[in-house]
Amino acid sequence: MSFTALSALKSKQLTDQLIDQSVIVDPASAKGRLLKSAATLFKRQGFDSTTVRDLAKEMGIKSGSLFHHYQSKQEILLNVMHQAILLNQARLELALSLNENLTDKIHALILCELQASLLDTGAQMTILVYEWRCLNPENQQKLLTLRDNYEAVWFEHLSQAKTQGLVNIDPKILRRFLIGSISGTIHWYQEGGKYSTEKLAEMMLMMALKDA
Amino acid sequence: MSFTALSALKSKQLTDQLIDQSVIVDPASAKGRLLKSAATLFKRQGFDSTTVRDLAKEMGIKSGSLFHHYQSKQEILLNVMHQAILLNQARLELALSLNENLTDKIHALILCELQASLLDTGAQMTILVYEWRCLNPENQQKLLTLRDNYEAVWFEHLSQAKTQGLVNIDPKILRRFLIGSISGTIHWYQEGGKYSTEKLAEMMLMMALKDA
Amino acid sequence: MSFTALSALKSKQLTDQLIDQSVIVDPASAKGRLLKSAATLFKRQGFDSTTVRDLAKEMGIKSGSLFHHYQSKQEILLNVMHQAILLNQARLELALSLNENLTDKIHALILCELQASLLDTGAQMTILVYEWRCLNPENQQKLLTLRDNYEAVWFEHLSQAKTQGLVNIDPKILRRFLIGSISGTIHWYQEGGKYSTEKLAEMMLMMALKDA
Amino acid sequence: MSFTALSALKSKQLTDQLIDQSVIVDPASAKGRLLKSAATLFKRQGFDSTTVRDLAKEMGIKSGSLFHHYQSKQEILLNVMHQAILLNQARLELALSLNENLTDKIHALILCELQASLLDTGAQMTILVYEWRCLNPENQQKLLTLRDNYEAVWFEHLSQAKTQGLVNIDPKILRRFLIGSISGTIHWYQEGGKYSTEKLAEMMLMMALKDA
DNA sequence: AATGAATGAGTCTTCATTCAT
DNA sequence: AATGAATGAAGACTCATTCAT
Repeated sequence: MSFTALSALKSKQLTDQLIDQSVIVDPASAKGRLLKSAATLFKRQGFDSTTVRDLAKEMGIKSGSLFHHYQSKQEILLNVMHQAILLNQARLELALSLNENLTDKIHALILCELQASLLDTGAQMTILVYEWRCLNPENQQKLLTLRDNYEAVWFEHLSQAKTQGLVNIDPKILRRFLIGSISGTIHWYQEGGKYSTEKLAEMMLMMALKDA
Repeated sequence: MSFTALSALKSKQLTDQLIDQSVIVDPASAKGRLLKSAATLFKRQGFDSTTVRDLAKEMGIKSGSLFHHYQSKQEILLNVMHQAILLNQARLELALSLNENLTDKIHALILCELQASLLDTGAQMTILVYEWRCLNPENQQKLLTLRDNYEAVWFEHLSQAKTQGLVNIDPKILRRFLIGSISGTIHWYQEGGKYSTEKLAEMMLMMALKDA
Repeated sequence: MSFTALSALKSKQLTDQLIDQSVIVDPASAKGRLLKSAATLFKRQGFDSTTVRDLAKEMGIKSGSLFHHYQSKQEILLNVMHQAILLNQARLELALSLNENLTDKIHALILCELQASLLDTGAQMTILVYEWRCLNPENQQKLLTLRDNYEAVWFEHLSQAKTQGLVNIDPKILRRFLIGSISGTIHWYQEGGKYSTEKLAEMMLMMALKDA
Repeated sequence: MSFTALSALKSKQLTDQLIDQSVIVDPASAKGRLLKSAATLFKRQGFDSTTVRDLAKEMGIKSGSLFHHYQSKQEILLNVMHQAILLNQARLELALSLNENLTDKIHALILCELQASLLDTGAQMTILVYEWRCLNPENQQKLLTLRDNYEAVWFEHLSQAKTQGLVNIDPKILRRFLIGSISGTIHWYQEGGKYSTEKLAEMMLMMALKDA
């Protein structure tokens, strides 16, 4: 993947644009800051172990005040996940548009999701995996279409890779293995450690594709 | 992997032997049944969302009675994890002894852990991954040596594979990717679905090794 | 009771006159509309179950804004009750002035209070009965004189009826029975149902007086 | 009504018999005492204004312990009402069996319900009237059949009275007026005051029947 | 071993009220 | 006048744990 493509993902322009378009909640607003804090805490402690008092304290308000912004803790979770998908999908599309080669594109997919899991961006994709069962069925339904759209992008590219002989197993299963590998990183990844997210993405690409 | 090796893993002999040696708690005893029930519930609902009343009901006793067997819910979790490691390690060693070829051995490693995650054996390895943070630091320490022993086996084999050119990335990282892929299966694996645990293990082997 | 008397009770003239004299709050003003809404909600849901947000929503404003009109929810209750007594007393006096015969006068008393309980007039007398204990002692004291004046009118007429042999029990007790019967109607009266308020008043009169 | 009939209603035998038959909860048991306390508090303060802490304090336990006996405050209300109907219905049937004359029977009906409203018996019928809307729809449904049975007894007797010319208005409406009169007594009745429940019942009978 | 009752600290949530803008 | 954000005290309910029986 080119240096240009990599750095584009980090630019603030992207986020700003999404805010302008009201795709995501303005991270500077009270609601936005709450979502960011919640994402961080849910990732660190899990949804169940994060109390509304924790959330409130993180924002410097009292717990009752939270409910001025969201009707319930559950609604906060829903929004955290919603934002995560939206933000990551936007990053993904940008990344894809900046790469031509299929291998590079898959590399980009991996990197995007990895960073969305590990970096403190508010787009904590791991929450989607680990806290999914904390979402009530009604809310799960609401997110399912969005998740499906997102997964469709992965499937499309891994299928092409299969056709081209870059992949030798069922692409659906490969994707599931990769979800596990990626989300699992939060249990051991350390910022400033031996491997950067970029390096990890590269290694994961090597595992996923036959001759990467 | 040979048919003999596969079926040996399923034999009851192994478990019986471990009980005789008092390595693991007799699954027929009250304590043993509790551990099994707990493993099932912790896997299904998570540790935090499993109440001590849930555990008691599963055993057909009242919640207060649980504390005659274990001093706290935390202690139950500790023992569930402990048993999981012990049981799985024993299965692992048996599996390794039944295979000669390095590729077969790695295949066996994967299959063992996959089954320990997906099958209702009481050796629910996924709990180690997903509920690790529910273990208090003191108890984490107690299990760490055991986990290290277990991981050493994996590292040894993946390192050999690296040397032989079967693996092209850092074995430590590969192992972590595999932990993620394996434990992630609980989110989507369905018994009686398209792929069996054996088939999944095969596919994971193909992903992990260059020419498997 | 004559047709003239009946329809006079429904005329808007009466209310207008009271507003002009500043006896009651102008129902077109913000304060007046709030009182009307509050009366409706308190009757329907009870004082405790009506939130200040409910009241605000009914008026199309935000809850904080309510406190520009009244200092507290308690004060709103006080005023709702106050208005109810004033309005009903005025209607009562009019009704009495339009009837000569004692039986007709008692009929009028009953009809007035029944309509004040059942119709959506802002003079919800039932609130006086059912929400009285929600009024703090201080405010109860404030209304007591007013209530006593109002009750004096009833007592006077029922006493006369006793003297004339139309009533055969202690007039004070009869009045209390009637309060119960009248306020109880809100639990079952349905507008447009089998019996009109006029018909119900007639039946109640028959129960109260020996040969009505 | 005869003296025998009156005193039979007060005997403890009746209650004991019901307990033996498990028709009602034993008032000496924890559950029974809770129900009694709850009935008293709900009557005095209303359901909404009675906190679970109030209930617990009345029983000398901590609030959390309440939920060992009943799953929710709502369930307590349901049971209080249920007991009230059962107890009162039993008293009613006894009273009816002890009186021959129609007038006496109606007198007995009134007295029973009046005492069930005013005396501290655990059969607080007024709660049925005043707190009915606090019962959720599901629970309302559960009690409806029971209430209907109970009301059928009243209807039967008042209808007979109508046929005999003792009553000159629709018996259904008369019953509703009487419910109001009876339940309304809690707002003003004072034990040891001028009138006893027996005296009040007599007066109410005089109001209800033409020549009582 | 087992039970049932009790505990107490904790959970999310509600709501009347305040106040700067 | 009106708003939106915030407060804090209170609400019902949960749950691991204890303990007398």
